[in-house]
Amino acid sequence: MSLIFSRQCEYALQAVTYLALKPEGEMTSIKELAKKLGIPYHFLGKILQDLSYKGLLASQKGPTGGFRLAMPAKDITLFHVVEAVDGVGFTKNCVLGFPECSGQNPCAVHEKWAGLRDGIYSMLVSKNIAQVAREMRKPEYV
Amino acid sequence: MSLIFSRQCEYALQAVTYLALKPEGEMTSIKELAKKLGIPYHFLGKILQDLSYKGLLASQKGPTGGFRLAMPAKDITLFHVVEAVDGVGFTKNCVLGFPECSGQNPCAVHEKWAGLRDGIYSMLVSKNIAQVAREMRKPEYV
DNA sequence: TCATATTCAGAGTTCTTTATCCTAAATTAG
DNA sequence: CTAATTTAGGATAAAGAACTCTGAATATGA
Repeated sequence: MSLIFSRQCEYALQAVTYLALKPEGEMTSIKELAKKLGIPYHFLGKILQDLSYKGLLASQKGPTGGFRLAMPAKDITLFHVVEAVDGVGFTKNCVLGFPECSGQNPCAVHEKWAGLRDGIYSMLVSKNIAQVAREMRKPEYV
Repeated sequence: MSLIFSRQCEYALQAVTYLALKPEGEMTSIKELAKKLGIPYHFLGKILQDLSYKGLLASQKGPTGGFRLAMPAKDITLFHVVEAVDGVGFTKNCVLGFPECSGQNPCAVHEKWAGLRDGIYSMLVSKNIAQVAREMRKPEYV
């Protein structure tokens, strides 16, 4: 099996979205995130740590500590998160894995994939986390 | 990093395409495939073995033995290969990994992704290996 | 102030995927 | 029938992804 994005990346997207539903600046603990989102506690900790390092989140230790978005949710796109966690490999490589495939020497689906790839890219760039969070909101989610 | 398809799947696609360039029925050894495609020999052996088990290839032991397509190249689509190796998970799951995401309760990119996903699917279904091989052919390739 | 509970930080472990190795079984050619 | 060649298939190793455990930092209340 192969997912489009890694599990880490999916968890990161879910966590960032959850944080976007909180009042701006409020700290949320790994514990709460892990419980509400159903993500393994320690694994999520590592992911959030990484997102802090990359500058998307801010963290604080100790009681009352936790994580928050490092900037307004409307300024973070889905692409920012994907880029930080998985990188942008999917925008570059031949979808079929042909090493020789390029614009000069395209594989049979080169052009078709270019269109779809751009579609995925603009899907990720055009949605910010505030929008995602707003549309995702439902009673059970928070 | 996360590729769309697994490396196994990419190797399988390349091998099947290579076989499609051979006269129908001719056997090709793992050795030749591995060398020409630059794929690890033993790993490729296992992949081809698996493709035989799945019915896409036929194999024969002994000198003059090797692998060949089990049916005409025009009857094998890219999707057949992907399905055999990676399965069809990408057609089902939420691209952002939200567990609650569904038609009833769509995530922010649910509809957009549905369109792109269908695009990928039809890209894979509409190209058969004969076409892929024909368009891929170039002096160095075989 | 200081003990303590709570939280993140980072090293460590497990599991899956990728890749390698080795022996057996089949088949062809001489 | 023997030797050479090729796939079959299990066992192992290395790399990377997923997950866990322990320790350092810090706020809070006695």
